[in-house]
Amino acid sequence: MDSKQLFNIHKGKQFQDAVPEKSGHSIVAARFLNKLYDLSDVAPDNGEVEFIQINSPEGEKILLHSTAHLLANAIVKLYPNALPNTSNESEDTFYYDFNMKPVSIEDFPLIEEKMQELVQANIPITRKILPKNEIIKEFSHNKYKLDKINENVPDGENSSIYIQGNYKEFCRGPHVPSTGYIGAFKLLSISSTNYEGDVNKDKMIRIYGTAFPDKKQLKAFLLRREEAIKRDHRKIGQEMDLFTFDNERAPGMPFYAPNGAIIRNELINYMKELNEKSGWEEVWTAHAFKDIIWKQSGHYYKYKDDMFLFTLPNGDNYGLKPMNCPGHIAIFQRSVYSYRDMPVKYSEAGTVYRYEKSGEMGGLTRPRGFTIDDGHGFVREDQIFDETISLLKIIPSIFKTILGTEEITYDLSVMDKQHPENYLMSYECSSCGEKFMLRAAAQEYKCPACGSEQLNSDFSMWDNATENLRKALEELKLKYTEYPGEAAFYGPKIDVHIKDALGRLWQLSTIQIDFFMPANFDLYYIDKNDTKVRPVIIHRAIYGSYERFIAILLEHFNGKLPLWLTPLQAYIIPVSEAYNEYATEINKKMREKGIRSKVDISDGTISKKIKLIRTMRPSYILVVGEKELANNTLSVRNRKDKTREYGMDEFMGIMAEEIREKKIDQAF
RNA sequence: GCCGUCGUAGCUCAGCCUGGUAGAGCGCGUGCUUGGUAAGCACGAGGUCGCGGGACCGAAUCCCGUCGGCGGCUCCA
Repeated sequence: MDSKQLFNIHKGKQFQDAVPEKSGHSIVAARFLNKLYDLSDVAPDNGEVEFIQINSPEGEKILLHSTAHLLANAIVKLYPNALPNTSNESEDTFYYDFNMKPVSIEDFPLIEEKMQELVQANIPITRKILPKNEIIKEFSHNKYKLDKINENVPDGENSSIYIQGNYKEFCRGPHVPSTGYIGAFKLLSISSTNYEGDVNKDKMIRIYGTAFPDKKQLKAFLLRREEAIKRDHRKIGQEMDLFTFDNERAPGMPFYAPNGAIIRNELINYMKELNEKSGWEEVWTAHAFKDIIWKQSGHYYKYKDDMFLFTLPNGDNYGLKPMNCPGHIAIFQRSVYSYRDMPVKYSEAGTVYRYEKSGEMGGLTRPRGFTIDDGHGFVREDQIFDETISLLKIIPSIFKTILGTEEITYDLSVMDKQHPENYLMSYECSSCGEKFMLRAAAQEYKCPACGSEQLNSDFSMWDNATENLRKALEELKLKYTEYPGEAAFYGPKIDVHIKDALGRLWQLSTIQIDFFMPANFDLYYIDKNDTKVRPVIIHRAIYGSYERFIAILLEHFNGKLPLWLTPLQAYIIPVSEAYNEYATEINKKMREKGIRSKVDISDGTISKKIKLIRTMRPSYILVVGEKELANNTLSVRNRKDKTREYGMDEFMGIMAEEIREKKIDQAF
């Protein structure tokens, strides 16, 4: 059935009455005049109704939501002191937060059994409209629900509760008609959280689960999830001998083995090429600075607990750099610049160190030491737009070239104007006319010159920067979503997020406009009137960090990287000892040409050698024997397990082209 | 940091619930096989069962503490 098919319904009739016969459990809700309804609801007017199918995206959300309620119903029956808080649905999963003692996943079968009982009973899920005061009575035992009711229902008005047997829930719906609609579900994991995400508020436990119309879809989901876990970059990294972590001597700090260093260096070299083409100059900065620079930059006051700080025997206080910008600023400060010199753009593969908490660290996606392709452009305000345009052309080309991603979407994070005090911005004193910058949430709200508190906010710098970013995205017709409140305190920003194998979003590229550092470090250039003018800093990272980018690469390709990146480009196997010499000679020739190849002259069958080298994910496996020796050819096997015979020079030419063009797909 | 979960041979994992004997595959070593594309055959070595403490005649197994990995929360320049 076409889910967009419409059916006539008359005012006062239940939507259920208009459902086509023999729909079974495939229809779970109705959309009428752009609003979703339970099937048991009555139509408020004559018109056409669209039915929501359980397998549609909206149907899946409704199913997950109803299963979350089913879980809550089971929980309060099994653990009478548990207080449900709220639930949430994402793609394929839901969670529900409870105030209760933690349970073990060993208790999941018991909970699932109770849920299954409720499904088997096919309990109707009904909606009841009540006045606010009666809803409050219903939930008087649960302060979390009372909060939600008071937040969402104006005094004197009505709202809805849902009833599942004797379990009641404050909810707007819609829901599946009865528990029998829930074909298959499974509890996935548990963790702790706090009420309203605030660590100072009540502890909650969060139970995750999933639900599907039938067991087949549930099984497929669990399989996908299992396969995704196998594509973990840490697992691939171990198999390919790329990197390791030494948690005794340097927790959270990756160590690159030769193979991993190859990938990293290829990415660094590619970034250097791009920098040269787009006017970014390579620089290098120290790793440890006296704490005065961190105090001047503001990192010390905001991130002191997350920095590696230490004191020398002579009493000097130092910190390892958590960011590269102060170092680049120090380079900028070594000279005086004319407006004609702008923009001045520095880039560095700069390693930074952050004391991430133990639960926050995670492989290469979030280590304690990582290297950013960190660029800082010192620009005139009128140059923000062009520089942003330039960067927004580089970013997608990188994703297309390396990952083959045709289109990426951007997050534009802007100021929350309801709370300007959270941001560094300009003010003008009403009393003396002084202009200055201030972050009201962290500094005294007064004029630094005369002490007056009558200050006028000046949003123009923020508005100008935000508008430049927005215009740049629109000029290039890039897809973006705006996020009020997500800006950095010092300026608006554009981010690119990419999913890892588990579907988690990680920030890679970023472009950030910074008014704060130029002010803090008193940076300036000289304009045509011989006047000092404050520049703006554009922070930019294209990969984000090498570590995180490598992690995404490994999971994206399951380790089978494009030829230019792959550590083992060719693996040579002789069919018997008699051809060891020939194979060794081929290896020599290839290495002389810069191809990363190896020869396997160990004992063992061809089949065994091919099978075992798979975990290294070589691009090509070359088998040579009598035939190849006679014809000066190679028997080439690619990653799709196809084999083809090539002349030696011909194939080395093919590889050279594949490397030079940074091709993602193989030659055949 | 908080909740859950896990830690056993070089690697991947059984064994733990219900205490008594430490196992499998791969890898590694030796011998044989000398071969044509997803692991040839035989034999062998290899273990502080993360660490510390405890109840017990006795602990890989039960209890407590602790270190670390993973998932989630929190935080993210």
